[in-house]
Amino acid sequence: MPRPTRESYGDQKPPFSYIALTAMAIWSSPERMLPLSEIYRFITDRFPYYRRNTQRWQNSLRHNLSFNDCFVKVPRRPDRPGKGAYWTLHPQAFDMFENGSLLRRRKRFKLHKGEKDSLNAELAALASFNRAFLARQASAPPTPTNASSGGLYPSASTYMSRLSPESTEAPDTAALLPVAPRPRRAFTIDALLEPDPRRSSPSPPLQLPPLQPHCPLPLPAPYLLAAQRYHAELLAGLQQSCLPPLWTWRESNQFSHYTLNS
DNA sequence: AGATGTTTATATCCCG
DNA sequence: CGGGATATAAACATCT
Repeated sequence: MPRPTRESYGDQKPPFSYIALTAMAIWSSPERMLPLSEIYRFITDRFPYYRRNTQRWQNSLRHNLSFNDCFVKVPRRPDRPGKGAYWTLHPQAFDMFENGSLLRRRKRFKLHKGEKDSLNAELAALASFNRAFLARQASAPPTPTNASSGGLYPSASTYMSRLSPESTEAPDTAALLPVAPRPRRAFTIDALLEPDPRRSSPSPPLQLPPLQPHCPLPLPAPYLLAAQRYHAELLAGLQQSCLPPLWTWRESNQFSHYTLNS
C-alpha cells in the first residue's frame, strides 16, 4: 500500500505512554468506551512493537487502567454480554496531555476522595442492578419454544412481579446508600443524565451521531482539539450504553435508584 | 483455566 | 539533578 495508515513505528517502541495509548484506543472507538480486549487489539493492530512480550505490557496496561482515575470502568449493560467491563475516559481528564507530551503528563489526574466515592457508588449501583437483572433472567429463562421473539428481555412487568413488594426500588439495598455529598460537576450517572440546564425541552432523545468509522492514527493535536466535542458525545454515549430504555435513573429526596420503565 | 481487575512494591525515566 | 510520573513485576481476587 502506498500510504501506511494502520501500522507505524515498525519495531520501534512508539513514543506514547500506556496511558496515552489507552486513551487513544478509547477515544477512537465509536462509543468512546472499549473492553480491555479491544484496547489490546487497537494497540497491536497499529504498533507492531506490541505484538511481542504481550504478557508484560498488557499487565502494565491493566495496572494503569485500575490505578489511574482518568480511566473509568463502566459496567456492561445486560443486553451486551461479554467478558469484562467497558473502559472510558473521565471527562475531567481531557486536558491531561495539555503539555503536548504523550509520554509524560505534567501531573497525574487524581480524583478527590469525595468525587471518587460518589462515582464508585453510582457505578457499583449500576453493576449491582445489572447483576440482579441477569440473575433474574437466568432463573426465569425465556420459553424454550421461541428464543427470539419479543426481544432480549422479559418485560419490565415480569421483572417487577418477581420482586417482593417492599423491594421495588432496587435489588441491592447497599446500592441505595446515600451517596456522599455530591460535588458540583461530578462525573456521576445522574449528573450525566441531568438534562442540559440551558435546554429545557422535554427530553429530546439525545441522538449519538454516527462517528467516523475510523481514526487512522491518533495524534496529539486532534486529541486536544476534539476534547470539547468528545465530552458531549461521551455523555450521549454513556446515556445510551449504561441506561437502556428499559430503565431510568431517578432522583428522590436523598436516594438515587433505578426504576423500570413501564 | 484463563481473562479481567486490584493492589503493593520497586525500578526506571522524563520534565522542570 | 531531584521528584514525580511511568514501567515492570508479582501476588491475589473475581468472574465467565
